[in-house]
Amino acid sequence: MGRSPCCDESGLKKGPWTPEEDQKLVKYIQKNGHGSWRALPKLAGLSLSLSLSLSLSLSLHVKASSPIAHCLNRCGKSCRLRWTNYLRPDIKRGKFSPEEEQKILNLHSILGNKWSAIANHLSGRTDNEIKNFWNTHLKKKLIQMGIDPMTHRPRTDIFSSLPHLIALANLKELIETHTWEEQAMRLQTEAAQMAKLQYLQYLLQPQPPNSMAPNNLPNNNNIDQITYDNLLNSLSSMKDGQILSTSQFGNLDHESIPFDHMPDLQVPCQNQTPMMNKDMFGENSSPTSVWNIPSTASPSPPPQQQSGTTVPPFTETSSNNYMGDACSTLSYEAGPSSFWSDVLLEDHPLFHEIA
DNA sequence: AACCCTATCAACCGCCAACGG
DNA sequence: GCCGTTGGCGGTTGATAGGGT
Repeated sequence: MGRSPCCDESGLKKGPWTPEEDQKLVKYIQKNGHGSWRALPKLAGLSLSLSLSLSLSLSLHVKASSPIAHCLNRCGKSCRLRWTNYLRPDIKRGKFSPEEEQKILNLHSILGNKWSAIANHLSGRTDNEIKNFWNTHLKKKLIQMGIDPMTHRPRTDIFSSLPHLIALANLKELIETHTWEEQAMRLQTEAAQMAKLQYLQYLLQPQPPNSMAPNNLPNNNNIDQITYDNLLNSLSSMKDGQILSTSQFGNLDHESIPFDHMPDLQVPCQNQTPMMNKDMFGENSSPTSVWNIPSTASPSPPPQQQSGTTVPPFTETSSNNYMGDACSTLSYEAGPSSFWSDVLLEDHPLFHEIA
């Protein structure tokens, strides 16, 4: 359906709310409830002007006859947001406690980015607040701990661990044997390599089934043959000061690049957000996510079949995967968002509630 | 003091599902 | 069943505060 026209109307105020606007909104909702958000802005302004007028016993007629001048000049959507995220009396403000933090982590591992669902389990916290807290604190924390914030699993892919490996393997040598100029050059080279590898991985992200793929490449990727070859050649030729030799990736061919799980790369990644929902475990299970793992790469630990659950096992499939005919893939269809959390959260009441 | 960078979070945007005429 | 309206949701943006240089 089309968008609501309410926010398209010109002349409506945007941006931070003033105390006066807050006051209007709170007074109206406390007295009347919100009812229709769309109608609320005008009603709220009118209601306040009426009550003020009555209390002053002045100019009732003038104010009531020109409600537009006194209405809340905001769209209903903005009013709703202000109320639910800020003005609602039951909102708990301030820092998240460690208990809340742990709860959010657990819930996120089960529910994914279902912020409103998570908020339902934390009284006094709004979905917006939790979302912000996740994005600014918890996500970074998990990444620093080497845990993929989307899957809640340890990040085992080579791309995520490369910086650490590089640092560990070369720190001593860098410090002892190179001048600062040499080190700067070296870091530049590494940065360029990493950028290209990340770009290559992005290009290898799957595309919608109707997109064209070059002949010798995995189906449905963002890349054309020339770009692909150039990138590989470019990477292979970076011998000087090389830390990331292509041999470390098994010749860096497209069969061995572990291009799963790259949340740090800020590109659209449609099918890498495995969300668990009720249907995934029930009879209405639908394959809302598929994890494709090249057979020649080390797969992530497969989800263990837990007793009493109906977690779908890994299955081998040859259709509609990254490799096309090049290799078969292991697809974990419609599974839980996190193997890791399956283990940790099996006894969580919410887990069974959902399952 | 001035500037820059980063973190934070309120608010907005756009999509979607539910609902009602 | 169709279509417009509405509320809700998740992703993103941008203003601002705070710390560092």
